[in-house]
Amino acid sequence: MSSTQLSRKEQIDQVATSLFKSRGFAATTMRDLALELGIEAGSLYSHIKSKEDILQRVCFKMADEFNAAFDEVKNKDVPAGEKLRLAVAAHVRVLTKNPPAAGVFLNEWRHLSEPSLSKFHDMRFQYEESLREIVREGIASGEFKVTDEKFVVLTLLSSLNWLHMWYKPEGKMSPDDIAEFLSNLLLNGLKNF
Amino acid sequence: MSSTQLSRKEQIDQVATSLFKSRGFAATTMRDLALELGIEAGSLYSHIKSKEDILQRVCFKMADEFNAAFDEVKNKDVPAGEKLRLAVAAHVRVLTKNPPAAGVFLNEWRHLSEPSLSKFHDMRFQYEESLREIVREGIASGEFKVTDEKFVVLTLLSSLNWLHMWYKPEGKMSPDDIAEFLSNLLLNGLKNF
DNA sequence: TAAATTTGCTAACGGCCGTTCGCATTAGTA
DNA sequence: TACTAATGCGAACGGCCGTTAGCAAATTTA
Repeated sequence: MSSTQLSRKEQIDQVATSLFKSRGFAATTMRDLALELGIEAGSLYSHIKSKEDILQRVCFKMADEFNAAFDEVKNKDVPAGEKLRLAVAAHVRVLTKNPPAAGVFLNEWRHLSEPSLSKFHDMRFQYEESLREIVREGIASGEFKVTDEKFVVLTLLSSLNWLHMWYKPEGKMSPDDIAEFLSNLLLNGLKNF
Repeated sequence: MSSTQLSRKEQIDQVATSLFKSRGFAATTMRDLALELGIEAGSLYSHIKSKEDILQRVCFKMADEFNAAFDEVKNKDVPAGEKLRLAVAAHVRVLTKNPPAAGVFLNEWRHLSEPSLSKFHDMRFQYEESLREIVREGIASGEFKVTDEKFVVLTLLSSLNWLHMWYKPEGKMSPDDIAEFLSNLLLNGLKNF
């Protein structure tokens, strides 16, 4: 039993999100979605504008959450290594709070049409750029021995963004445990973990 | 101009692969595919059995390549760290040899239907298990300081399997450069790179 | 109570989907 | 030359797709 009351529209978004994640946006039909909600397909349109309408809401809501979480880290005056830890923790927290939405955000955004698609691209680039800036700080101060910040951030995000594929809230690792593990692995490596 | 002659069927597989990768399997129509090849949709069926037929060939061909590359590493008598380096290099080599096929292998396999889907799952599990075995060796010998080999392999594969998203053959890093970078990052971390 | 909003149904629309069929044309082979 | 295989066309099939329209209950608000 849920503690907060969801509007019908929010229910639709939520159920659609888990279908989009497990079957993909293109392979999910409005009739599937309606069936899952126990209503007819046509009835959905009393609440939503279109199928892509749902996708847009999910994608941009998640984007906002990532940005909000990162904004709290961005301007802290701590060493780069520590800042990276905080950024990883923030990212993991968003990712694990709603794994289906995270999955849609990460894998289904390409089904957005213009101009949403371009807007999404821009937001994503900005986010990645902020992470690169942290790594550049660490390189400049000598804290990080690596030289290619682009590659590092790509690798970092790759490991983070696979999380939603296997993370289960009932598992034995909490989001913070996961964040700590990933930070240690990235910063110290297998041999110095 | 290509050096080896492709049969029509191979051409179809190749063009389909890049469409499946860029648009997704479900969002790619046979008419799209035919258009790209300059023929009519119905004509495709002189060469292939069905749409999923193509997906199966691509997925299992890639699976075979990963297994073949890994088999050359598996039983080498070298320290775990070195073996992991070799495994990473082998994986990267397969991944970069044909990025579109790699993308389909990694993201579109879920559109396989039974019994192909189960077979695919099994092969994948076996592959991952072999990697975990290497990490376990490293932990047992004290070479690796980490404790959770499952998590390590998940993270490793995550970073590797994002590669096809940004790798461009004409870029300045060769597959072996990439493999070396990733191995160093994983083994030594940002701080000791 | 009356009005307004929310929620849902049934039926249908135009269109696109994967696939099949029968028939041609071309290229390779003996 | 005649046979065979490879290749392709055009039309059509049954079916599913997202979406719309008109209408009816139910629920909330005033």
